[in-house]
Amino acid sequence: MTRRAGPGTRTSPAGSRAAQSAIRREQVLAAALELFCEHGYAGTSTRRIAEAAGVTEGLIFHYFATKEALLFELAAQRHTFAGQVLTVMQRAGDRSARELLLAVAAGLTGVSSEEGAFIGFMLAEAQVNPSLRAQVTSATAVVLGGIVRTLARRVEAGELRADASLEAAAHGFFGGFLFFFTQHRHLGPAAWRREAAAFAEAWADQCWRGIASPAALSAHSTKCP
Amino acid sequence: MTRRAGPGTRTSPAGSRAAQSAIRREQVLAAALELFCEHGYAGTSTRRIAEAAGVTEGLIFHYFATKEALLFELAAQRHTFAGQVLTVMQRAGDRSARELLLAVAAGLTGVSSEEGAFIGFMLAEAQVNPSLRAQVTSATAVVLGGIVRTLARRVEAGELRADASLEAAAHGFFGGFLFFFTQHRHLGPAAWRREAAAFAEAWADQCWRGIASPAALSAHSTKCP
Amino acid sequence: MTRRAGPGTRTSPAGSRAAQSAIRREQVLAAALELFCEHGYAGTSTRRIAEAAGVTEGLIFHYFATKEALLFELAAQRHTFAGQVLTVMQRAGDRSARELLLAVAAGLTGVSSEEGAFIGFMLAEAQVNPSLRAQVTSATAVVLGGIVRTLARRVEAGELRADASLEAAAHGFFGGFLFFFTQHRHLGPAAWRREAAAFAEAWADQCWRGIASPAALSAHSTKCP
Amino acid sequence: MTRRAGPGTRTSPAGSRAAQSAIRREQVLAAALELFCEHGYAGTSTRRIAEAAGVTEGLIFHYFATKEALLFELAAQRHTFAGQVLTVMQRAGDRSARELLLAVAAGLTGVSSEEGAFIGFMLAEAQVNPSLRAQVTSATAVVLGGIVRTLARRVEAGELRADASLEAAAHGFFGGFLFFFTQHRHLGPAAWRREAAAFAEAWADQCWRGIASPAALSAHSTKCP
DNA sequence: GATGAATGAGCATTCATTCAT
DNA sequence: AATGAATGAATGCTCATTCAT
Repeated sequence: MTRRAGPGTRTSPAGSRAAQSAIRREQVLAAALELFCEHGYAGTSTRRIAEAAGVTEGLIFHYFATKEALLFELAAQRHTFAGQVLTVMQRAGDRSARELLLAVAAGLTGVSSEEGAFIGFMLAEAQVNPSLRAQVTSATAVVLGGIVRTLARRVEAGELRADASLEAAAHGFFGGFLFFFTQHRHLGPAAWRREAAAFAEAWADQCWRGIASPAALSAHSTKCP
Repeated sequence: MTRRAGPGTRTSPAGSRAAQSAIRREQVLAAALELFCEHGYAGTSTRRIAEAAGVTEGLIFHYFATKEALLFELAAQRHTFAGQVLTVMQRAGDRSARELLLAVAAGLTGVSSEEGAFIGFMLAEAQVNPSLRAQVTSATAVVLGGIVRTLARRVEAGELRADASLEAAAHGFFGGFLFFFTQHRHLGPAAWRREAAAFAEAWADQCWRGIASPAALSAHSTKCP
Repeated sequence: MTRRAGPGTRTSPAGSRAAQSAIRREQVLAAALELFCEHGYAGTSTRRIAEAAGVTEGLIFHYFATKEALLFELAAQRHTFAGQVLTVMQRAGDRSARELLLAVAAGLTGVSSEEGAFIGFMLAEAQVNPSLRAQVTSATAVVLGGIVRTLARRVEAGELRADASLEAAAHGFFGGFLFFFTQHRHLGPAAWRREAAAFAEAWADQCWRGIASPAALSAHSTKCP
Repeated sequence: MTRRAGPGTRTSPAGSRAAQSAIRREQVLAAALELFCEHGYAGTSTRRIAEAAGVTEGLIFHYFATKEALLFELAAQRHTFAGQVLTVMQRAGDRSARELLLAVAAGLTGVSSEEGAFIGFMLAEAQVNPSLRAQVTSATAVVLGGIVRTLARRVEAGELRADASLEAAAHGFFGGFLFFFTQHRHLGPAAWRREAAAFAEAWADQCWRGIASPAALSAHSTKCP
């Protein structure tokens, strides 16, 4: 029986007891993240998490009150996807909607396939766990609301049609990415990056065309013949 | 001793033992469907299914070899969503892509929120269950492939741009609906119908504009000022 | 690993499947009773009960929803002690209080030391388990109330003093037996019977003298010089 | 390095580290006492004791080798009840048995309901824990023996009947109080004091009458008509 | 003296599944 | 066809205890 990361095993400089324990905690979270994504929440036992993290089961409950607390901490901690979108939105300034959507899409390309898998997992779990659903729904609302509000400013600028449903656009734009992620989450990193980049650009372009005003459309097509 | 539902077997009246048992079987499937959608596959015990179906637990295993067999049968049996899409596609004839997308969208509106919940469940479960994933992936591929092929014919007809990525379009179009479904699955029937109809129409319109040729676009706008 | 009482092992005439299962259920209860008395409720694991009953742990939960349900069923089922007292009381008729207390005492002598141990266990557990306490308290109230009411009739008959606290008498009479039981529960059957009989008679006599009227006392002493 | 509380050690002021640690130790004992009484020994985790005492779990094991050691120390330390009885007995002198029993009863009235709860707990726990049982049994034997021996002297004085079983009397007298305590341990302090005083007096009186000689009885009744 | 990370055995309970009836 | 007794492995979680710091 191999002892892994037992206390006192490491006298390395970086490792005060407190630091060591923080690392262990993180290892548990990381292991849980990976296993949850692969087998789902209910399909992952705390036993397996402990094994994967090289830790005893009891220690998991030393750090986290319940298995669900582990899930919630993961949900609260990992926001890369929504964060990407919001960051891009906040830096919007007076850029065109087209540039914005492309920027968001490009940002999402940077997201790894693991991140995609995590989003797929969260969305799936949210369907089944009411308190997680609340968390996910509100996060989604923030992102969609952000997109809608930013696009609304571009309607006034004449770039987008006044009669387009921006809610539908935001919903569909986002949903398209989400579906893409869940469908391609099992790709390797290289293939993922390639496919994701291609899809992201084409999809951002189409969504923009879907809501662009005739004037903006023709202006765009003369620039890119 | 294998029981076969051969033609001669059904001379007995409708209330016969055979018919009774078929009904029971169906009740089990229905109960499983509902519980799976609400609590997920792993979150639903065979005991709860039995209770909900008004049947003993043992009987479930008389009808289905394993709990997973129940899941697979559900996956194979209930295809309303994908079926809707395919049916519309097959009847496409020479209708315009715009009409087609709107028809698909309208078809999806007719789908109940329960159906939407079922799709959400299947997609979620597929992330976790490899054999289900295969089934779902191939079903999705058929639907998306059908959309792409049908749209491709309309490129030749000049209605759609030749440089548009139809794969991205199909993916996004479909994904938009899926995301909408998972986000609104907890709505009551009336609200669902209203919201779904509004979204479906707007979304079909936008997706069409995203890939329409300039000629088709201007032709459309002169018709609907 | 010796198979004990497995299904199908017994083709004995008395043993239909239903009867067999009732027996098994009873075995579980009996094992639980014994272990609870020896190690307390919290100190007895369902594992040990299963082993002692020659049954798998799962089966216990097939019969009883929870470990606590086992406890409650035991509490509801085994009432020999209180039952003895009440039966004697109900048959009271117009017997003297002295005869009554002696009859109660004699009845309690018939109670085995196991029964005494069970009472000790219940009283102990009731201190710690609120719902069990409610049950025990109400059972005790019934018994004490019965004693008080029966004695009250003998006050009117002049056998007992009008100024004696019958509540205190009933409480103390009963409590004396209870304490005796808990103190002697580890005796063997023979020694138990001897000690119990001696104590019961002496104690009933003293309690009677404690509340008897002077007239009854002198009448008694002339009869038994 | 063994720390000894030798006389020279205590020259430090009252707030010294040593004093501090003694206080902490006492807090742990107090917390354990209260929790044990409420939830039983097995039903109280060291974690809860630590929380209630405002101390880390580890510290408990710094002071006490095991959880059981905590229990034993409590058993050895708190003897108010038995102490009361013995003190009264030792000061007996040539007082009458009647006065003695009333004094004992009065002494027990002074005992708080917490003390009553503690006795109930100890008696309950003794049924389950052999080494505690030994301790409790011998303590009980001392008290009961003390009562018996004191009463025996009053038999010679003619106050008590020669043919009365003093063992049964002592047992029952004590048991009556014990049962009263366990039945009323959940009363508030005021109600407790009232109820306890009433019961104690009535019970002591009855027990005395149960074993008093005819002469003493009539002498008593002429004094208190 | 005091902390709290860490352990490993144990807990009550749930589960899908089998099988005799 | 249908029951429900029975299994045995697994589950999330708690426990008393140890020990390096």
